[in-house]
Amino acid sequence: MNKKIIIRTLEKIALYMELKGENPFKVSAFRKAAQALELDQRSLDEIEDVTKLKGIGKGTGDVIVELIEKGKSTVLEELQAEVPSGLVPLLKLQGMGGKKLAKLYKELGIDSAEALKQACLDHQIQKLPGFGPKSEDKILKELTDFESKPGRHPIWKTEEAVRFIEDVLEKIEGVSEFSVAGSYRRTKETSKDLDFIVATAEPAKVKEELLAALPIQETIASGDTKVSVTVEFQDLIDIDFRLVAPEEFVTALHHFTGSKDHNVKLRQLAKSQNKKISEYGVEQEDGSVATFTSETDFYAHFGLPFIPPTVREDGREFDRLDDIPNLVALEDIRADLHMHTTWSDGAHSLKEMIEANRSRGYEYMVITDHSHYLKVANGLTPERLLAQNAEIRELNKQYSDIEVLSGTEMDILPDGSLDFNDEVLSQLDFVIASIHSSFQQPREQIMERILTAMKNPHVDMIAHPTGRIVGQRSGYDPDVEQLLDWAKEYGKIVELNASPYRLDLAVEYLEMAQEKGVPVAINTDAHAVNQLEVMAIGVRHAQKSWLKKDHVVNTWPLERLREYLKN
DNA sequence: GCCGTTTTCGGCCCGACTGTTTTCAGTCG
Repeated sequence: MNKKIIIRTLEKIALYMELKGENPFKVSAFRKAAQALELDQRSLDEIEDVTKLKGIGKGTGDVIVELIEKGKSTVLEELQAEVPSGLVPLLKLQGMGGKKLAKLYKELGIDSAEALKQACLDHQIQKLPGFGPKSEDKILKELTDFESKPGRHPIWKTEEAVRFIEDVLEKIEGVSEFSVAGSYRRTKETSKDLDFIVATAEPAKVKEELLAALPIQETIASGDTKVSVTVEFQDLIDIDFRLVAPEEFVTALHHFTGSKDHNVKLRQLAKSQNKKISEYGVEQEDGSVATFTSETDFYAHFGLPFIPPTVREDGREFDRLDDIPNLVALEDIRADLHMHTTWSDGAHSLKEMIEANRSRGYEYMVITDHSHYLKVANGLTPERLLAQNAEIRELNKQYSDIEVLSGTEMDILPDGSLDFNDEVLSQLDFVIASIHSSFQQPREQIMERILTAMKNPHVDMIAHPTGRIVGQRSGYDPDVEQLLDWAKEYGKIVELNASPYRLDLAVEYLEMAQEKGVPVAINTDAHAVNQLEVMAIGVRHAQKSWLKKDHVVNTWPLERLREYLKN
């Protein structure tokens, strides 16, 4: 029995229990059991007694054992006999929970989206106690939105909205401080909605100006301190604003940054210290409420070091506090190893790119334009590459504060060959190999191509190793574990491509790379000078993967990297 | 259902908002 199937079954049981109107704590016990299993790194065979795990007791333990031994769960089967499966997807409707759906099923026999819609149209819902005409309208609207609204927004889409809103808030008088919070602040790949914390002594005025400045499609909720709206950018996106008093800013920011699991853990810790955390402050034993001027102070109040938003996820961060000071940070970055110029498909010249890197304070950089196979990107022929190489060597003489290295982003062709021969490659300082074509090939063929690049002694790094676009395409589906094993064997670097479109490798694979001892480079793949800024996103993505500074090659001094590349 | 250096019962993070009520349940994050 697969561990993932067990985790999903426990979660499924929780869903059905919710629809049965079970005690919410019982429901969450099943979710916690699923999470306990998921967070344990061991395989099922390696766990001797599941009930030894915190969060798994007799009830959930029995379910797990039955699943392992018989491949089924009596508990789930009984629930499924009682609760129609058509209700499960309805839990996703905004404003609909287990209790309401249970009532609708019990009173009106509603067991599917169609039945729910019909009951609304027949005005059956408003007859029930606890429901009214507004409930009916809302459900109908939700049922329609359900199909059209995108579920989660990739980070490259939310970025635009965040910038826009930041500009708006910047201009509103009476706003003393503001920040984006939520999963965006934690640098998740995708976000369900955006959260902003706004500190102000004049909430009514600020709220009014804020709402007037946004392209609002719909107002979901509008209270004194909380405003939820659907805003029209590229897509429709839900945004929550919290208007708080200036002294509450830090605790509110922390609260709405989450994650939920992180907050629960911290609140439990606070409780053990006879303190109570809310978004307004920390209530002390004597009833007074402490507020803070920084999150660092806030954490220190509980005897904790500052925990960066990027690692506030499943609660395990509290067990890894000692690793936090070693996590890679933006100021550790000494170089960018992947960027393009007007020689191929970049927007800026060699000189402009060099100046932009200098002004970021980098100690070295690598120019890596595309190779000739990539005709749409005006890829360089061997002749042009060598000409560029010469120009870079010449330009480099002009700078004493930055070392400009000559490289390439060379295509791994569909037939598995490389776009430049060894003689050309041997003249470069840094060689990137990457796949830009024939993504649909079977995995074996993709892996063959990757292996060719791995075996070539001139290749130093594999760029965007899976070819994914966050929230849009999954890439060419390589066997990443195998890829990392090869990288280890052949001494290659794997890239963390910092472009918010890519963030490739993903978190789970970066964790795997670090475990296997495969070094990582965080690169922007910039095609214009302003794109060098995405290094910050890449570094946060790296933190999320718990990458330590020393594991990231572009935090190394150039001499150390050169030494490494020789091997 | 799970948990326990105040334990085997009584908590389980905490508060806002909505729509229904006429003081609160349900949902959400």
